[in-house]
Amino acid sequence: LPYTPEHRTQTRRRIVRSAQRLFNQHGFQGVSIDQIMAEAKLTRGGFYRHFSSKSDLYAEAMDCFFTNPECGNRWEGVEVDPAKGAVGAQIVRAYLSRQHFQDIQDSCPMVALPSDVARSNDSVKRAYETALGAMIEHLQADTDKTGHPTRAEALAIAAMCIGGMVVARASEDVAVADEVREAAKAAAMVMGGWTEFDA
Amino acid sequence: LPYTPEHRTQTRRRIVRSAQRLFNQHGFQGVSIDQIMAEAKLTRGGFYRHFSSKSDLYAEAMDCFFTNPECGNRWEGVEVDPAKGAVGAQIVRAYLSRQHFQDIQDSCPMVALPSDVARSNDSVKRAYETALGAMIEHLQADTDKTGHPTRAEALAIAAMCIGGMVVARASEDVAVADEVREAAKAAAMVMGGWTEFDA
DNA sequence: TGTACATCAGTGAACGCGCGTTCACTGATGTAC
DNA sequence: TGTACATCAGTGAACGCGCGTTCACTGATGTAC
Repeated sequence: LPYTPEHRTQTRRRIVRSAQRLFNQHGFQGVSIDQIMAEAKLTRGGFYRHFSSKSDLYAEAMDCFFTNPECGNRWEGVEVDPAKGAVGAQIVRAYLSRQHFQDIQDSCPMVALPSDVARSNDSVKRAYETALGAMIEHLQADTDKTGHPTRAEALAIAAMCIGGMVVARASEDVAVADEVREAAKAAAMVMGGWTEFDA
Repeated sequence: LPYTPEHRTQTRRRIVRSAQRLFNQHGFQGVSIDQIMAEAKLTRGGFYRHFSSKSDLYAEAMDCFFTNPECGNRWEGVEVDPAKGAVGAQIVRAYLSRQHFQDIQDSCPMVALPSDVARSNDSVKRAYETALGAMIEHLQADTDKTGHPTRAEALAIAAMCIGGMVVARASEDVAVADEVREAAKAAAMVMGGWTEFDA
């Protein structure tokens, strides 16, 4: 073998990470393979040694975000501290935070690419669904005795988090965006039964 | 004048309607001017007699959906009957209905194009914000004494409606999509204080 | 009423450009001797 | 230890195609006489 298998894996990972950032910012159709490869410090031609097509990479970039920790499992980014209350409450706060609003590059793709995914093929939609499943699971998990949303409640909380952020990002006025985020956050907290932990 | 002013207006409207349907289905970047003009029974070249650019049409298509009744004010499509309860409750039901889920062409663009809008210029975002404002207003309006959500509550209900639909459309499994819609609908009804009107 | 005209909505060929994908190649690397 | 080799990750030119936009034109229409 000319190169170590690790070399190949790392290059592939670098392409996926580059794609995640660029897709988040400009959407599937707004990003070229040239751009993705350039951000990964590579050139056009090498792409097809790692992926069979642009759509193929799209599905992997979406899937990778939550399920493959090697590509950076983003939920781990939310440091969960049992002392700070329920896991779900912390996720809601982080999800609807100003930081997540601003950080589009490393944003959750569920919020950065929903209408793109709706138009994509089944493997991309399946990846979206998996990501949603992971979020639901985290929302239902709990480190103490308070706030155990049912599956239906968790789905509604997820819809509120994603919807609130999606609407905030599509608004022109930052004041309106903030208003939407705060309203969604407050409502999600009530729905999860997490109101006893600060406002 | 060679043609009546109405002729010009009607052609322009036909282009906008065609654009609304196609943008809803394939997004801004997924639709060509050729396609838009063909669906409007016209040819490529005539486009620039009505619009200065594709982006220009995009902003108008978005704006037109709610504010310009000539282009088909979609909220009027939800026949509001005071006998059936609060206006807001009827809007929530219609918004999260299976019909709205399936009818992508004539869908609300807030749900069909949110991530596209987030990447667009300010005039498109302003149109989105206007549409949101119209929805909030309708949600707060009430034909009888029950269910008067505050502005914050109305914003949260709108986020829930949009988020629920966006997530449903991005899911691969229709059963999951239905589950999300129903969960979002139930939660929005509780938030609006409309639970006394059927489940 | 009929005709010549000016207007401009709509046509379709053409433009330059960037894209996804292919392909012949180069050269860095681990292995065999 | 040193060298020849086979492998294949990565390169960059090339391809065909579709796009947004431009432009010289055509021809349907309302108006003036």
